Parts: sequence; C-alpha cells; structure tokens
Amino acid sequence: MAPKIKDVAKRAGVSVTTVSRVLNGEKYVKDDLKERVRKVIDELGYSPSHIARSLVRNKTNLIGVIVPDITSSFYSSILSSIERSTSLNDYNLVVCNIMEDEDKEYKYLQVFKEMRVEGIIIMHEKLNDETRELIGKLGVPIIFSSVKPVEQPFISVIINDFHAAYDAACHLIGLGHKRIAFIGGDMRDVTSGQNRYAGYIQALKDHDIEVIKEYIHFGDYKTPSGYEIMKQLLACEERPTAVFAVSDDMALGAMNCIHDHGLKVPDDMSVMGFDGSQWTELVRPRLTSMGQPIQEMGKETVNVLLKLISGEQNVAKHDVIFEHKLVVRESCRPYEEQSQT
Amino acid sequence: MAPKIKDVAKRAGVSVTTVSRVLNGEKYVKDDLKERVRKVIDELGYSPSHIARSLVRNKTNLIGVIVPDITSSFYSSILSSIERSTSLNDYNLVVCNIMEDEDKEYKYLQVFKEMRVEGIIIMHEKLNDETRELIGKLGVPIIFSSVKPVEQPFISVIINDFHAAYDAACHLIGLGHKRIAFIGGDMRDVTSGQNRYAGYIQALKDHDIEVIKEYIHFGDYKTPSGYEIMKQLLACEERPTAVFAVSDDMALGAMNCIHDHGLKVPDDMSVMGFDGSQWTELVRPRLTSMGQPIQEMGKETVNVLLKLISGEQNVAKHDVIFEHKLVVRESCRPYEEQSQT
DNA sequence: GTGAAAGCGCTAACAG
DNA sequence: CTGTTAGCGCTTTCAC
Repeated sequence: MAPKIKDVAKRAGVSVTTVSRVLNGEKYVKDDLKERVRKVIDELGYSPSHIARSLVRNKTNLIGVIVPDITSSFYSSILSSIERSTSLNDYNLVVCNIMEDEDKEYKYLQVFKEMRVEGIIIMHEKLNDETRELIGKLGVPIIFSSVKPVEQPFISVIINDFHAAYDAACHLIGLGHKRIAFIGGDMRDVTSGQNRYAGYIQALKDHDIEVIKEYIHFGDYKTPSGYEIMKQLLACEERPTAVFAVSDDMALGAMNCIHDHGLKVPDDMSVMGFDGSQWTELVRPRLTSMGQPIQEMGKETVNVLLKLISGEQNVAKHDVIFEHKLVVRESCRPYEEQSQT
Repeated sequence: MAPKIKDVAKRAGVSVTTVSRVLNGEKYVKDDLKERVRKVIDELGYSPSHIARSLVRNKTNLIGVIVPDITSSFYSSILSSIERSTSLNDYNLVVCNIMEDEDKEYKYLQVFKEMRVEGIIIMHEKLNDETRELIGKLGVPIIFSSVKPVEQPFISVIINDFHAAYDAACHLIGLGHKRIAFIGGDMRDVTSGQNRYAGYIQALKDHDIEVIKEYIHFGDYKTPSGYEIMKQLLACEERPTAVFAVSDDMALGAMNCIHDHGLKVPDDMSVMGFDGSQWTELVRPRLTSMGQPIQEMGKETVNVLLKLISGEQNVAKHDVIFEHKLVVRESCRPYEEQSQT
C-alpha cells in the first residue's frame, strides 16, 4: 500500500495538517519542520492521492476530449496541441476515440460525467439526439473544436468554412479553371459539409461559372472516398480540369487516383485540398491546400475552455473564428485551353 | 451542485445503502424499491462520483500512457488500438504526449502516480536516469509497447527487430541489390536503433556483401531526416541502388528526395520502409515495408497489462514477441547491372 | 431485505 | 505557527 499523509505525519512527528501545509506550499510552517516533513516524504516516496484531493477540493483537473479518429492527421494535430496546452495548465486529458461508434461516445460522455471532468472538448458535429440531450444537461463547460453543430449553445473554435471554401474555389478560378469538380464532405455536417459546399457554389456563381452536377460528389473526408470519387470524375465525358476536395485526405485519394490513371498532377488536373495537414508537404507533388491554423485553434480551444471552467466573467460567449490561409504548393497550375487533351 | 447519493436516498425514501445497492446491481433489494430508486436517479440525473468510488474501492480504472508523438502515424495507430481495448474493458486512458520533452514525461509519471493509475504503458525507450528511478518504484504494473529498454524488468510487446531488419535487407539482396544503403534510427535506442542496424549488417555479412560506411546513416525516424540523409546518399560517388530505412517516415523522406532529384522510385532506386504505417498504401509508388502488426500489438499490450493489474498468476513474465511481416508493394524492384546510369 | 455507521486519504475551518 | 476535527461522496461490514 502506498504511504498516506498520516504515515508521513507520524514519521515526522507532526500533525497531518502540517504535512498538508508543506504539500500545498503554504507559509506558516517553520523551516525546520518543513524540511523534516520533506525528508520523510522523500524517504517514503509519498505522493498525495489525487483522488482524495479531488474529493475534498471538489476539483479534478480533468478534461474529457472526444476525437472522431485519433489516427487522422488533422485530429491528431489538434489533439496534440490541446494536450500541450492542458498539460501546461496542470490539467489532464481523458481521451475518447469514437471511430464512428455513437454508443461509445455516449458511454464516454457518461464516464466523463462520473469522473467529474471539469470540461469537455468535442471535435465533431454528428451528435445524435441522445447525445445532444445528455450534453445539454451535463452541467460542465463544453466547447467544440473545428466544428460548429447546429442549435448548440456552446462555443466553437473554428474558421469560417464558407469563406475558406469560397476562397479556395476562387483560387482555382483565378488560375483559369472553369471545370472545377468538388469532392465534398458529409452534408449532415454543417461546418465541413454544408458550409464548404456553399462556399464552392457561391464562388462559381460569383464568377458566372456553370454549376455542373456531374462534378459534385460527397465523400467521408477519408482518402479512399477521394479516390473513388475521382474515379467517377475521370470518367466524365468532359473532364474537369481541377478538383477541390474539402479535406486533404480526400485530395490525396484524388491525386493517387489521377496518378494511377496515368495522368499527372497538376499538368492534367489541378488538385486543391483543405485543412493544411502536415503531410501536404510530404507528398509529391506537394498539395496546395486551404489551411486551418491547427496549432492555434487547439491552443485557443483550451484557453477558452479553461476560462469557462474558472468562471471568468469576461469570456465572450461567442465563437472564436480563426483566419483560414491558402498555402500554394505544387498541385494546382494555371489552366490554358490548349494544354488540354 | 450535482446530486449525491444522499439526495437520491432522501427523495426515494430509502437509505443510501439501498441506493448504493441498486447502483451496483446487487440482489437483496426488493423490486419495487429498486424501481423507485431507479426512477429518482433518472429524475435527478444522478450519476455516482467516480472519485468517491475510487477512494473507497481503492481502484481508479485508469491507465496512463506515454506516447512519444501522437501525430506520428505509427504511434497514433497503436494508441488507437490501445484505447479501443481499454475502453472495452472499462478502463480509461490518461495520455501524455511527450514530444521529446523529458521533463514533461517525468512530470506526467508523477501525475500518474498521484492519480493512482492502475497501470502504465510506455512507447519509447529513451528513459533518462531520473525516469528510470521513478519508474522503478512506482509500484504499479508497467508495460512497454513496441520497444524494449535495456535493464528494465518490465514486459515488452514487440517484434524481433533484429530479424525484421535482417529479413528486410535480405529481400533487397534477393532482388539483386548489392549496394544497399541504410537509414538507421537513434543508436541509443536498442530496439529500433541498434537491433535494426545489427539485422541489416548481419544480412549483408551473411551474403558476403561488403559493408560500406558511406552508405550508413542514422536519423531520428522522421521524414525530414530521411530526406537529408538521402541527399547525402545521392551524392555518393558510387550510388547505392537501394535504401532501407528503419521507419516508413524516413523512407518517405528518402522517396521525396529521390523524386526531387529527378530520379524515380523504384527504377533508379529501391526504397524499403519499416513499420507498415497506414500511409504506405497512400503514397505513390506504394511503399514496400517491413510491417509490425500494430493493431494486434496494441491489443495485446492492454491484455497483458490488465492481467498484470488483476494480479493473475498465469501471466508469463516474459516479453510478447509478434511476427513481423514484409509487405511487398511498389517501391522496390530487382536490380540488374545494365539498368544503372 | 434494509439501514446505521465507520471509514477511504485528504483539506480546511477553527482553536490554541 | 501548529494541531483537532469535521466532512468530501461513496461502499461495506454489521446489526436488525
């Protein structure tokens, strides 16, 4: 059995209060006593029980985080940033990796409640009714990172997905492309599904470019779906000259598909991604992508949550919107009529 | 304030004991009482405090895990598998992402101790002296996943890195290569540094191939280091015809470097990776790699740890060695004299 | 079947 | 400055 505060007190010949005091760095303890206690703590290898402390202080220093998929480059980057910030603030993370298992999410949310986590970070917006209800009466601050679910009274840390997609499409248009295909996300997602789609459509409309249904498909953000959709796109009578995928992963799938068909990016097809994952630089050609400031967003997510937790008054009750930023790399090139097959 | 068991008891007109009993699914509670209590629990949205329970049961259901870098494809995959298994067994994960910060690791280990985690999973072997000492007297089961640090009395779940590297090199040799460069790991790491290096050397020796110092370099497992090393390799008077990198990430760096020099994989240079990360399939050409059974290893790590925790007697006290498996994809091709520049 | 009461390891008044 | 004591929210003997 691990030694307890009582053991330390006994061995040092003081009261538990005194031990508690040196543990918590209070003054009002004579130096010699302080030292004596410290020594015993060392000898015994004593470390205070976080459990007992939590119980009496009514404070767990725990934050629960729900990630859709930890192996995704985008999510693992945000998570990494989040972990960094929480750790710097003496908070610990209990992580739930849902992997599309709604029941798992619900179960974890309950666990979070039982564990009395002080706050919760959620990184997806496909909340089912049960979950929404549970979330609504959890009684701890909740914050969404990189998404904004509809009808939720919680703060989101996001970019403006509509504008970002709009700007991405405009970049392609500015390059001279008119036949721009779209590999969208899940239209049940407002943030990354609907908004990005709307941005794409608006950009075409603003430039008097016809919206061609055949060029528009929706995937699940992952590489294979980008690949499959690109296959269909390549089969079009009149092929698009550029593709805009709303996730880097799908863009990669598209690039691979193009490559596997003996075509070249960007010569035969320009490809634009979304997110700014780390591997956009690690792929050839390097992927031009509409970047989200992942690090900053993770950090700010924690900042705001911590303020919410500490009950600070001056926390703006509105979303935090970060600037998106197009990073031009190698996967898009100007389109000229004659360069087509 | 969240409702407590007392509130439930009062409202249901029973004693806290009874409430506790229905909470824990004990028999010896009349059905009507049981139902009444359940109803009140529902009404109040009561959920038992994990903190209080932990304190009295002396059991936290927490496992601490130390990951070198959550954004790495390899580690995030193992972590994902680990999380899956722990969650299935009603354990929760507190994760520490060290990112090469030794102090952070040490701090977290202390936090784990304070939190009374029931077990710890560690995924790296660069333990400094302080850490080793702390680990030695932590008093909870510890298990290493994918690495085996020297002189540690703990179980590791690993592959045989020597044999794996040996087999990888043999594959290249079997393809006719003689000038095989090596992009190694950190030689302070026994598992992924020394052992893989030794396997490579042994393979050459067993086939009477000269070991050329100029072909041997050591990186840090990450993509940029593979890139830089490849640069040097390409500058050799007599270029190697194949490269074996001990991580897929470094192999990717090497491939990129080769590509950026206007050369082709595998025509101008064969590239072999190590780990079997998910993206070996997502890159063109697809990367031939010596794969580790990541999912199984993660799962088994948790299995063994859980047995250790429950104090099962029949836990073999030795390491669990998984089979490595070469997955041939597109980045290596047979070498013939005439095909050289 | 059910309840009273004694802790689990710690902190925080409150005294001294 | 230092110690006594009453809980924090729950489980668990031990009676009834």
